[in-house]
Amino acid sequence: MTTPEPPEPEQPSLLPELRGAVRGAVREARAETAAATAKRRKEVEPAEVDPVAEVLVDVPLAHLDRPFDYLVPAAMADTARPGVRVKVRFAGQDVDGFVVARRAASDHPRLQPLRRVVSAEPVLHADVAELSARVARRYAGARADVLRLAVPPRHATTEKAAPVAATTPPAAAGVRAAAVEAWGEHEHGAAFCEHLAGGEAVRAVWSAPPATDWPRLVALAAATAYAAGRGVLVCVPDGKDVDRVDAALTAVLGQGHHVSLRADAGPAARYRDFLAVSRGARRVVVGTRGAIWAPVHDLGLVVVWDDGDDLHAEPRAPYPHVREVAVLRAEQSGAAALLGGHACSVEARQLLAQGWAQPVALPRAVLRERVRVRVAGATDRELERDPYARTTRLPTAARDALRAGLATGPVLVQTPRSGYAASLACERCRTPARCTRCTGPLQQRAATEPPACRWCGTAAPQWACGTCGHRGLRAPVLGETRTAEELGRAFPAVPVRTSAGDRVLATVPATPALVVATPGAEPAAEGGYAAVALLDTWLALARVDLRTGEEALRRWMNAAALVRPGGEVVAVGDPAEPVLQALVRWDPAGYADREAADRVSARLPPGTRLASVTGEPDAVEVFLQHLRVPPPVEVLGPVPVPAAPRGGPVEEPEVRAVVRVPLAASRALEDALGVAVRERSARKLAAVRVQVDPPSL
DNA sequence: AAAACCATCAGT
DNA sequence: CTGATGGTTTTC
Repeated sequence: MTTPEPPEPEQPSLLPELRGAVRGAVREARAETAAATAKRRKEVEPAEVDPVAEVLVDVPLAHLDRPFDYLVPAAMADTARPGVRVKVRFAGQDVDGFVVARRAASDHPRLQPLRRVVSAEPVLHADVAELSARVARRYAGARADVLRLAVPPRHATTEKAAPVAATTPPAAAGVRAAAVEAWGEHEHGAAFCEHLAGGEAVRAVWSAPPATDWPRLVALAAATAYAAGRGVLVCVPDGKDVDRVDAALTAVLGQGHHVSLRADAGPAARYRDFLAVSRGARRVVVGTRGAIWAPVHDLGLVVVWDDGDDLHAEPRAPYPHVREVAVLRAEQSGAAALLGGHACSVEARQLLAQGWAQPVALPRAVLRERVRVRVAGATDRELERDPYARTTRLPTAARDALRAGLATGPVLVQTPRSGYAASLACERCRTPARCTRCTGPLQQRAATEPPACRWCGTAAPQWACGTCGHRGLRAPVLGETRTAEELGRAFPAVPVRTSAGDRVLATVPATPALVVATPGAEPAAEGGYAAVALLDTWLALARVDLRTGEEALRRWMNAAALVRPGGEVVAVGDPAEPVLQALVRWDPAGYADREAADRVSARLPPGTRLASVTGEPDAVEVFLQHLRVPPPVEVLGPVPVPAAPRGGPVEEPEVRAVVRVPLAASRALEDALGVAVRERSARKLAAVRVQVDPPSL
């Protein structure tokens, strides 16, 4: 630290003088001593130009969620530019922060000096800073939390390494022609590309047809905006999709024009790519959900692929959804937007209904030729009654489709669960088999292993039914391993490959093979699959959740879309099931519309804005008392939340309340939540978890 | 977690 | 009225 201060000669002589002064002198005396302190601090000479820095400090407290002014020492005059990381003294401790602006003066009387400019690299760009404020507001969260999602941790070595050289966009005319051609079979597809080429902020919801090279279409749209001199951001759900779009971008643009941002890359690679974008050396970005924050220069197009995938929902506070961030970002930046997917989320449909975006889709007649979907149903009574028979016995129609497909190429079999026997039940009385130690569900991992508990792992080779005493087990739910095993027996001499969980295949060759995969892990086949079978569709619909139907349709369509043009898709299930009917008609929009209508009548999002408040009973009650939302507002609950099956210390029982308003009043709800959250934080009241538009309830 | 602030009060 | 005290609010 600094050497001890020399004794101040001013103070002792100053005080008697003041004692004789007018009333209220105390205040002035304080002001004087403060001035003296400031004078002492003034040993750090302030910068000549704009000596005040506005700093966002990294503290998670909601009521401190605003910029604070600091004095810029002369030594930091050039480095403490907007966007750089700094260390500042805040409430007696050193905290991290970002400079967001420089100013000539401050309203605040006494300023602390910046302690240190961590790095002169501006990493928080003005538009991302602004976006972080909007997202924090939208989700009633702390801006510091949002910034942690938006700006990757610094990697000093990478920062000092040689910068990535900038590249120039390709000639506009060629790219534009290729894009218009490729998008031409979509209604409004060519027009969309023309708008992109003209640098306009056109917005589309794209129903991507099956048997389509969607990564190529995305890459061409991206290239069009890029060639028009703008930056592009593409967000996809997982690494497999990043690879596919990455390859398509390389094919369209060549090497070195874009970067891929992915969560599983190491910190160094991640920061290197971030810097390439931040410095403007790369202006086309594809990545998983974190990429939505990439500081792309002069952003002209934001693409979100398969926005219904729950991987787009950030699991860290304040739980922003990529689609919502993309909408806010496109609006803020005046960028074009493209929300695409084989299925259609209710939210995307709503953006169309509101006129925020325009539809881009294949004409129905063309679509019908692209794919043929059939339901192979419960033809005999046994199949209808017994789910086990449904899974073990492939209906004849499905078996025939697979056999026909295998004659010409690979076939895809989607099965909803991973593992071998994902759940077990008593053979005689059908009671689900449970662990005798912790009551967890039993499962079987492989043909040669005894059943074991899915929670605690205890093996149960001597299991006996607790209800009827019977010792036999049956498997009402089969995993992809067992399915692969059985299909291998049904189609001997055909290679069987599986893709699930942590062993996901990216692609398979065009040669005949049975490819068994769980939802989301389906590999793409070269040239497309000859046939696709969707097994156990009843299982995906058995979940009790708001989005069950929407999610099932999305998963089936994503698998079915991997078929080759004119290929065959067979779904095993009940032909009367509305979700399967939507699949047969390939009508994701119609299904989403019906779903949206249901949600409106049930007053659920996206027809309403809804927030859940979770915490200990007292805390939730106090929070709700402080929450001033103008009517019409409904408060549901609080109701007890089932305790998560977590080990460790005994947790207090939590409750959850739901607050909802009509969509038109969502701003009022956001404001009220913000006020209540800040008040709670300022008064150090017990914590509650506020989640705006939670993905499920 | 530390500093600043502010109301209160015993001692003039 | 002053300075001392202790709890509360603010945090630049």
